[in-house]
Amino acid sequence: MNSLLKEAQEHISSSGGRMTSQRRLILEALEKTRGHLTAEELHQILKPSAPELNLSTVYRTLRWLVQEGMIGSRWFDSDRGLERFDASMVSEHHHFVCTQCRKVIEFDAPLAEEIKAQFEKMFECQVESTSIALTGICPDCIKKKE
Amino acid sequence: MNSLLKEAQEHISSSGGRMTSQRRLILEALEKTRGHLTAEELHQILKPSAPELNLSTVYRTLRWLVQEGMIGSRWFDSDRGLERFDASMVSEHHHFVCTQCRKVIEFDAPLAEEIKAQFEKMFECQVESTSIALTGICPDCIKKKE
DNA sequence: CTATATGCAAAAATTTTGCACCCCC
DNA sequence: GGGGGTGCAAAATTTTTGCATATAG
Repeated sequence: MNSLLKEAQEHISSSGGRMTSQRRLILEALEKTRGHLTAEELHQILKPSAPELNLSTVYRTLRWLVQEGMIGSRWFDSDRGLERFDASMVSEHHHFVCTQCRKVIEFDAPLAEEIKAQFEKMFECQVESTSIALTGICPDCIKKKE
Repeated sequence: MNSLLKEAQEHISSSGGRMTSQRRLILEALEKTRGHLTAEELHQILKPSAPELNLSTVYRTLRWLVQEGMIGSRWFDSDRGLERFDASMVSEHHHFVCTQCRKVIEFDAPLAEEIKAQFEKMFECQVESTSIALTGICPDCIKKKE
């Protein structure tokens, strides 16, 4: 398992950058949670262990990681323009967001390839990325409702 | 084809609301363009014919239309948290965004139903909405590159 | 008339940037 | 020691809100 931290180390050394304590904290948190966090949430999570860490540093680091292709970023329709960052760039994956508790479930969808291929043929486009976003109610919230 | 304007009229009369010139303009523009516009873009389009129209009125009207389910709103990963509004609520449809010229192509994907069903079974979720977002290069931009 | 919608300006919310200082290599 | 990174505060961007005024019904 190629750790994000290690990968970032390589990117940094090969570009004359520096590994700082802030970057290490952010990378570790991204790796540990594997969640879909906003910059603000990540900042809150890290505050206890690094009270001096600034939100703009969080943003700058996240933006850099996205640019380098080490993490992904997306906007779910369900939360009004809030950017969320996630560590799982491994394989193309898709998302389900629970409308009750906001939990995110990642999933694979081999059929997405087929949709992409059909679209490319039909519209003569060249597709670069495919992303499926589901919303609904997760098992926990279904149980709660009963 | 049930026009957006007519539909809005009904919503308004059944709730004691009022059809104003501003609303009419916004509805007509949404209907005519059928595009995926931001509030700002819509405002710019309407400015020539209605210089006094305020951006907050555009936002308020769009927000109301979304709430009433008469138009849709979404965030494309390709344009950083900008909300786009579209008139085509007719059937569930999906989106391709050209990374070069920003054009949006809507398309149907019957396979999406299957993906949804598979996900529901696999994760025991209750899916409410399914949305597929593709990015890539549109035919026009492919030609331009050659 | 009167309640609803608008315009305007100010606030909120999210993200970016400029700059002085700090600290990793 | 020097250049890249951070903290801080201020700006930029997008969207919402309060309030006085205008206007549809």
